[in-house]
Amino acid sequence: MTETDRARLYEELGVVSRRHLAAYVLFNQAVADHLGLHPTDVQCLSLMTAEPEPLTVKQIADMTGLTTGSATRLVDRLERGGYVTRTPDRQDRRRVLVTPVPERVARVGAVWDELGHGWQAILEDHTDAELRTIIQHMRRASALSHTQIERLRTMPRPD
Amino acid sequence: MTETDRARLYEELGVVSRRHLAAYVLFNQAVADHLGLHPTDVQCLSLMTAEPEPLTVKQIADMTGLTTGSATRLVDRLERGGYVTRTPDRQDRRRVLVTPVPERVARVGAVWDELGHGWQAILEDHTDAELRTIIQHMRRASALSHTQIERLRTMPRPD
DNA sequence: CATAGTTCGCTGCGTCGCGCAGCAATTTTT
DNA sequence: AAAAATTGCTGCGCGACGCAGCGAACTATG
Repeated sequence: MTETDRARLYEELGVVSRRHLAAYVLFNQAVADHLGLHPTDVQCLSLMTAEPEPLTVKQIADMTGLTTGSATRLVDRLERGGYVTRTPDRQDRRRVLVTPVPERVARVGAVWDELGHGWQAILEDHTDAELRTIIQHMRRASALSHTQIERLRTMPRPD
Repeated sequence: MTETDRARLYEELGVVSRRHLAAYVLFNQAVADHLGLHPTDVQCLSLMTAEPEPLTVKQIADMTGLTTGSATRLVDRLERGGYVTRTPDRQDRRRVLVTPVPERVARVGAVWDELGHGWQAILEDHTDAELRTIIQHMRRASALSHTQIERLRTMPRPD
């Protein structure tokens, strides 16, 4: 019965995904507690370091799902903590570029890196092809999420 | 240079993972907005439906990372919204069992299911072996997260 | 059986992140 | 040049959350 096996795999992946995401949320929370800042802040730093160039406040707002007002406050906290610096954008003087402070962000990275050791062990057990499979799946899942988010926003709310 | 290719894969997976998780957070937020409740509530329902048996308030607190007090309020909100019911536990009369209300939770599930259509498309492109690879990876990543969370909690805070 | 210690869930209280609305400054459009 | 849109910032109020403490119930020790 490859049919039911297949269905079982789907069901399993669903459950595992939810637990996986929950585990990440908890981990993110733990990192935030450990560093004495907020989950949103850690999330923001995590996302910023995945981008090569400095971001504007508006871009940060979009990435985190916050309003521009809240994003301003978020950057305020990060700036006060010395994690980022504000720089006016010369091209568009309305904009403010937010640049991570490498040595400060490295402290956050350090926590991730210690997790990295365990990660290495996990990754090393995978072949290149398997890694590519995982990467591709996450990419597509992310893309799907964004599509669905758009759909939800343009849909009427039940009740 | 398989060496650098490998390193590139690691780097890539790291970036993709962060974006993947960010996408989930945004999606969770969008679902919450759409249903008129809070991200934490949606997260909780998502986790509850992954469990076969009713949970106690304490278990919910642990799963979500909240204090028992906040978990009580969380259950209050869910109960008021008709998503769950409280039932005293006969075995241990201190405990309160929280049971999801199927038809009400189905509304949340409906949103997930519509996402599910896109998910199907993604999943169908994978072989059984690939699915197992992904499942295994997420399992191990989750386990690692929990290990690291414990480590962080028993570690002194920097500064 | 009695009693101290632990666990569970609930409740005031204060904190603070967040959305909302409005604002000035700048850019873009017509 | 004027109108419209965009960007980032600031009061304001809401409400989720952690914290501390409570009573009830279970468990361990004598």
